[in-house]
Amino acid sequence: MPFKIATWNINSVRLRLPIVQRFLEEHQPDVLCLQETKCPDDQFPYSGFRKLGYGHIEIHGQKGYHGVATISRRPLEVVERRSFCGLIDCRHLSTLVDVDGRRVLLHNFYVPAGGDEPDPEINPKFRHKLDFLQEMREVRPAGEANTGSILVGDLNVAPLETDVWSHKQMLNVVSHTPVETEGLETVREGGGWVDVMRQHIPPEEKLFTWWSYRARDWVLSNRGRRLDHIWSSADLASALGRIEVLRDARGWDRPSDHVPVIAGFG
DNA sequence: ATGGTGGTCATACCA
Repeated sequence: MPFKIATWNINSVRLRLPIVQRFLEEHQPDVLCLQETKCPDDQFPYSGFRKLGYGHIEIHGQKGYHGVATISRRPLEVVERRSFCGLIDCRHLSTLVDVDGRRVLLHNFYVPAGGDEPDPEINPKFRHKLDFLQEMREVRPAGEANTGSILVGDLNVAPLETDVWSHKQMLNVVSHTPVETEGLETVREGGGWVDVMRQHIPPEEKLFTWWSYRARDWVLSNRGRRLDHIWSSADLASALGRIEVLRDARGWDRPSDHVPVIAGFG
């Protein structure tokens, strides 16, 4: 410690490489967890990260869809590339990083978006999302006393009323339906995970990490959602220094629809 | 109720 970790759904790592590099240069996290890399493993742009000092890169990617990557200045060890719901989708990667003698287990997640119709009976993508959240309950902080745990990623659920622009108007919209918000809270509470973004920023305050590409003017309408999350084990949560949601990145050149979230521990 | 934009990969599919 100190240890700085960031998470960002970048919606194509190859197309977005210039702004990811800009982010790394300006914010210098120890570890960056990416989601929606949309990149086969043999085409991952390793050198673009290595030349910035991020020489430790572990990936779990596939052609066209999904894909996660964990990019680090400190040595990393892969723990697991886990498949969920019996599918080959690349949506998870866990790694172990040594932070000045203390071990930190990092889970990098990309939870299914769930399609448009919030009814598992008629929408298989929503069924898949609910099943995925159910299976995620098995993911808990490491049991060892000398190992802290962090879970980050695009969880595609905005759990609190203030995590969406309008709770009332979003109640039947995928990402904020009760079955999803309760499902995600069960995962978090069951594991004893702490929502460190909300530990730092009071739940009364609106907080978004994603703004749709489809808005005419995302700043003016500000119809955002908090879909990206950083959770930690209780021991690490007590060492939380700061949280930053890099809203500015939504206005960068050829942006992702998600912005980076950074947590500093220790 | 509809379509709005942006990604992959070359056609629809996904977000």
